[in-house]
Amino acid sequence: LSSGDRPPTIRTNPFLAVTAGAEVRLNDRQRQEIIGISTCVRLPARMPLYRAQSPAKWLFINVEGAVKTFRDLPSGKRRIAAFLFPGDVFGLAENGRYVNSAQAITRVTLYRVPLDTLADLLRHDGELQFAFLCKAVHEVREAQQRAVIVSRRDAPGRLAMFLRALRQNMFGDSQPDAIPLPMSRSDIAEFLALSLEAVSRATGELERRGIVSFEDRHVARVLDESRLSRLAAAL
Amino acid sequence: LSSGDRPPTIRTNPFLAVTAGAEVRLNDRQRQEIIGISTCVRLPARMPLYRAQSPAKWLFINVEGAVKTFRDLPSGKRRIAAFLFPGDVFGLAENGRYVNSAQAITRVTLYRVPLDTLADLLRHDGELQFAFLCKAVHEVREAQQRAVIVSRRDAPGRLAMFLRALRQNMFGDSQPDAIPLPMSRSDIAEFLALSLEAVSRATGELERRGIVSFEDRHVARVLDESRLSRLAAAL
DNA sequence: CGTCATTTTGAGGTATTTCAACGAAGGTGG
DNA sequence: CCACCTTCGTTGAAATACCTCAAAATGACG
Repeated sequence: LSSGDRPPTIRTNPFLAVTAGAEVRLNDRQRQEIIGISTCVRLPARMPLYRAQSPAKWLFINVEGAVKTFRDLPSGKRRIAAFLFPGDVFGLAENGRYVNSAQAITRVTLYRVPLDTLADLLRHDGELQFAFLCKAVHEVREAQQRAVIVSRRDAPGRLAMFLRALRQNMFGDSQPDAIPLPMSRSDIAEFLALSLEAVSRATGELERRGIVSFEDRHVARVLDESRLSRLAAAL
Repeated sequence: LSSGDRPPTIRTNPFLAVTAGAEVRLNDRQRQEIIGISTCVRLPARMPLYRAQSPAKWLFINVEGAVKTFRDLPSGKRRIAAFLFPGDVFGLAENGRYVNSAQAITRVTLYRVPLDTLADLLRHDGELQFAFLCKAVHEVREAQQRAVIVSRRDAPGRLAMFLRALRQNMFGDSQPDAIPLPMSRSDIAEFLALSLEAVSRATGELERRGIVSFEDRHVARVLDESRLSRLAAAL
């Protein structure tokens, strides 16, 4: 493992109330433990990382770039389960097999952790495991939130909620106007369970109403925060 | 704590492959640890258990009956996040506050575990914590599966997936014809993000097509397994 | 600068939502 | 045990919003 690599971190809110900062982060020792059993890999955009149902040998920690996990449905449609950014963990498995497929969206830097080795480590290091437990609970909240988003009927509303959730995910409580959108419109459609055309019309609608401007197709600039939040809350 | 109570168990599939049985269960020592810090409570149907945003003091383990967790949306609509059956854990929190509200559906028996005490216990008992980690990962899968269900457009398909998921949840791989439905039609509607009328028409449709018969409103009997699974897979 | 993938725009079909009213079920008190 | 009331569930008809199919336009990349 090259020591010049950026160390792995895990972004998550705790489920317990804490007096100090709201984020749970790994300390130096825990990072060293992870690094000690991991491989740091750098991969180009679009690189497939694993396929659903294949043996789950590794857990991944994203340190740079964007990743998507998804499921191909019997009809040929595809549903994106999550977008993963730096500090996110992925490699969701059940009975030793991956539940989703995963693919790099941009160029990414990942820590690849052998799952069985990690499991042993976690059993012996309660503090480290607690960090992963917090992250898993965090993932439950995110998945539930996504279910709420997808349950909406109107495309502009779904898109509004998506943009806000994305910003919250990437920047926490500091909420800049410009939201990077590394994924394609098709990716957004597959995440929101809309057709590509519906996403396109929804972006156009938000732009026409002066709520968001999509300068670059990969950057959304929030022009009217209050109307955006009102639209997101209109569910 | 009365010693005659049924002990707490946690139903979950592991994320690692295991040679033995597919379920992760607490051993006797772990159950005793949990019991030692818990209160066993028996509550009548419809009893509210906690409200979203209120301080999260307890984690709950369901040992008998059915519970729902839900979120009330700004519009007045309600989305049910999950139905909880014996062996399920609930009390999802973020920064010390519950994310959802919870209410008993039937008469229930619960173990009520103080969250801070539990967190200390978990930090010191890696094996016990590992069981909870497995359960949390299990919850992530369930929430993702629900997002897939809700993302469908057609009501009969959503209902078909719901029935199959419910059976899988309650009975694992032994799949009896009769699926108990302790929740009301409104609950199903709020879970599937459909209108009550749409659920009613969907049940009628499944019944008319001879796929499922709803003898009692609280029991669904699968008449044609292959057509049910084909409908569920038609996404 | 040409080619290919991605995105946008247009028109019609179909499903659910909504609104309204009816019917059934369950619980409570006399 | 029955009447009443409230909640829950069913049915019907019109409106809305997305999906699908098709084609044009834009952007990315070699």
